[in-house]
Amino acid sequence: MKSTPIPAVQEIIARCRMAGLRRTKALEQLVMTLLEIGRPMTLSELAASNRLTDQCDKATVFRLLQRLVDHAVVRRLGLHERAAYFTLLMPGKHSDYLICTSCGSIEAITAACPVHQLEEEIRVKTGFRQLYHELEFFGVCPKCA
Amino acid sequence: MKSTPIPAVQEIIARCRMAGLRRTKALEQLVMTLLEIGRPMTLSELAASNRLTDQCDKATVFRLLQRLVDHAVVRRLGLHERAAYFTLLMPGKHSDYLICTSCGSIEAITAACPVHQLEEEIRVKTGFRQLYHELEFFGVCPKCA
DNA sequence: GTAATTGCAAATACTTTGCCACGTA
DNA sequence: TACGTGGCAAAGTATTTGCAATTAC
Repeated sequence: MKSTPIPAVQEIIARCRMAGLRRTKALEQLVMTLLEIGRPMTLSELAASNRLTDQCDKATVFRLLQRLVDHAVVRRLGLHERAAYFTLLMPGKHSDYLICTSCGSIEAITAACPVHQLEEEIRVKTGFRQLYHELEFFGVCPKCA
Repeated sequence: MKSTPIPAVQEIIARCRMAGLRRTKALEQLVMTLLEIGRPMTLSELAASNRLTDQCDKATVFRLLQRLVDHAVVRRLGLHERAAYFTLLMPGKHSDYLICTSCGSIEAITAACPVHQLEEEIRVKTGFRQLYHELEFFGVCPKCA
């Protein structure tokens, strides 16, 4: 599941470059971190990660994430915590999440997402553009129960 | 769709009373407001609503919502904005939402939710307790496009 | 060289708590 | 009366912006 991250990093950065972003240290480190950890992360987590600490300011990470969201390289998720979560947007991949309301653990769900048909219906019926969805399951995990 | 709210208000307050809450002005006004508006609202919206303005402090609304969430009368939703949203939890009813990322409008989706089977599978496979889900569709509404 | 990007510091936004007064049961 | 609840003010946490310095192209 966890293939060598380097090619993926290069591919994502290539997408950024085509979107007009510059190849900066912060960009590389941010993408590597998100790929390596493999789950949505908060701004604080990202800025505090050992790759980024002392390498760039939280404001920098914030603005970088903002640009990446604008260019659909990253998606901002709600996930219920007070802080927003960010995850890499991989073309053709979609994740739903299972979240423990007690310990806050976040797990991506691999099962096929049953929502695509409804999403298509909504697209047609409502005329919404750039439609996507977020599906989260909340509950108390076995450890916490 | 919008039946006389009074009976529903009484019913919800009865549930609160059974949970040990006192029947206060703030509780009544809060429940009436949420019922009347009929969509998730933020703490600020609630505290600023004409029913509650000058009637009680934002901190009061905050703590009241907290109690209502604890007693499963209200649910706190993410919905992607910086502020949390709150909605009445009606037994047997479930809503998914369609949200415009441009103007922020929120609309409940009436179509049957296609997620229940997956939810059941997850409950069995993972052993999570008190499982529920949140499904949101995001996009740009026709007005904003 | 030029425009994008960064760091630092300060400003916002929203939430949460302390403490004492008040009202419901 | 007693304990849940309310108001006010202050603190906490997360986000967002201004501006001058720096860096990628």
